[in-house]
Amino acid sequence: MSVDLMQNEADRLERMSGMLKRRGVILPAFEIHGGAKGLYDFGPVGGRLRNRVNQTWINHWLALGNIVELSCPTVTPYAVLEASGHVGEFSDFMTVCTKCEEASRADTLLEPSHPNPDALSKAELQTLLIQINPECPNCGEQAWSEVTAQNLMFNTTIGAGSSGRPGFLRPETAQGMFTSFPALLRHNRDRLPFGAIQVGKGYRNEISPRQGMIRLREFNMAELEYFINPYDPANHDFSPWSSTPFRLVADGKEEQKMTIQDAIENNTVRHDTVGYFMAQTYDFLVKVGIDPERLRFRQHESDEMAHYATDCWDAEIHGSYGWIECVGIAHRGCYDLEAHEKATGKTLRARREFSEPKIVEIDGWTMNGATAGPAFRALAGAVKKAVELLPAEATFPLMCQLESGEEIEVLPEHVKRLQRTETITGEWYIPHVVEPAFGIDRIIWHILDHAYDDESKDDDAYTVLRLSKHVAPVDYCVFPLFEKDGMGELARSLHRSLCGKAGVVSVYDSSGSIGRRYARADEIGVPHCLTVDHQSLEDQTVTIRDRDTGEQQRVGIADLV
RNA sequence: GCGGAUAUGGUGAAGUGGUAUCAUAGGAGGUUUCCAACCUUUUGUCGUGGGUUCAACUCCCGCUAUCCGCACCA
Repeated sequence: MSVDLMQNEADRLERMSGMLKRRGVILPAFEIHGGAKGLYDFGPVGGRLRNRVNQTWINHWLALGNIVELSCPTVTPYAVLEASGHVGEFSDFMTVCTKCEEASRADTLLEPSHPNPDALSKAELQTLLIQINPECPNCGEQAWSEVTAQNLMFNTTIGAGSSGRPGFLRPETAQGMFTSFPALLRHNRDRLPFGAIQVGKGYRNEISPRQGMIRLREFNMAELEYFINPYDPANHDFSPWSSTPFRLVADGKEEQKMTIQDAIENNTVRHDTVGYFMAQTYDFLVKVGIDPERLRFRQHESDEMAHYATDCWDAEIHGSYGWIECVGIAHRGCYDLEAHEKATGKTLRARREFSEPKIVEIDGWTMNGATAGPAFRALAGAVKKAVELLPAEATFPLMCQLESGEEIEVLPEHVKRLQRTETITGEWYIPHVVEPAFGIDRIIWHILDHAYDDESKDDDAYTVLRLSKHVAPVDYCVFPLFEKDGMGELARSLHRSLCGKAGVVSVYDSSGSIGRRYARADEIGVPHCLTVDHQSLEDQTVTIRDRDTGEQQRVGIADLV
């Protein structure tokens, strides 16, 4: 890109940020107190926009038919996030150069000298740091402070005083959905696949939030956890996208264009549910106004993929900050449910029936509790275990070796022959999870970026926000041509009727020339303006103006309300 | 977290050691009116705390925030 173009782009970004602030779309939070880094307000226009994006997202996934919506707490006990791996993953062990005071990650410093320093504990890192004493990447000195843990999650205490338990503000919404798995399974009457969605706030105490809304300390996210049976074929219908070329950047390769079906068949996308959600994500993003020409999917390279994931694709959107990851679609395998199972001892499994029952012949020995119990007392349990391992042809008395290595004599009266046929019709398994996770703030930023147009209308600057009608914060502006002869009254009553309709937002505006009012409406992307004029008083019709074409038609008031 | 730059009406900008200018937007009143028209009027303790000074928006220091590098993060 030439220097001129970059300057144009920067100027446009500045004009756009100014407009977003002036019109109450996005503005720095707590500004009268000096502001707070990484925190933003959605203003009177933006709040509505955010809500419509969220609602469109919810509706998009509910349309799949097997999705339920949850709302889990943002305050989360320590144990939950410890089980999920966040306490470990979101902690960085930092050390500071005592000469130049540059902070570095201890594991990064030790990377040249250790195969996997990421996996080391704080104490191990400390020992190794002293042993190796690497050079400071900033000043070259070899003098490090003590290693300290820096956690990217917000700490808090749940409860007061001595009964308070440590907790965090959640760094993602997913864990609440995993810990609710038993309720979800019951709700879905034990049948997979099904999904749970949640939109809400997440918190990460980023060291350095940057680039406007791209990295925030409190952010809006929307996640779907889709639970599948890994033994079942998915049978997704890809026909709606049979002629849609997706821009795909596969693991370290150049960008290619292909249909999602082809990508799955040639194993570029390794799992068909991941591919299906990529296609659904594409539809959603286009619906809310993302330019499909500036949307691509990039596969995580094997070394950047989270350790549990088997395939992961990011939807990246191109805007003023370049290509930005806005959605992550990860196949998480059974990692999360298994982790919570291990930590709690609770079963987080679904049942699958075998296509053919397995017949198992049991022929062997077991302990006769009535005689062996008193004989072996404390050892009885170990004896039972050992006896059940013996083959059917064993004869007693027998010197039997216990697990502990101890030998003990087992007499015939201590044992019973066990012979039966068992039919096993199925098994309990840990469902796999495919998770599309959406960064709503980043998506909203790009919706605005793609919709913002201030270079139209002759040579004069004129701003139009070409928002999709699904997300436009205001549906109608109602204008009286004059505020006299009863036009004002008629316009107000039309405005109130529109506001009374479910889900419709109307704004009444009577100040300034009609052109100025159209301009104000265009700037925040109102799709339609309704103008009450002299003719309206006679025949109860108004003009309806289209934002993007400027064309007007007459419609009856009765048809609008 | 480190380095550099910046902070003036709602927005975008001038400017000066003696409480401030322009454009644009907003409110009120009026003329006019279907694509940012006109007139009158109004809207600011110049980011914040401290210092220097008779006097600080202006000079100096701290803080906070914003932007750009580096680092960090997804």
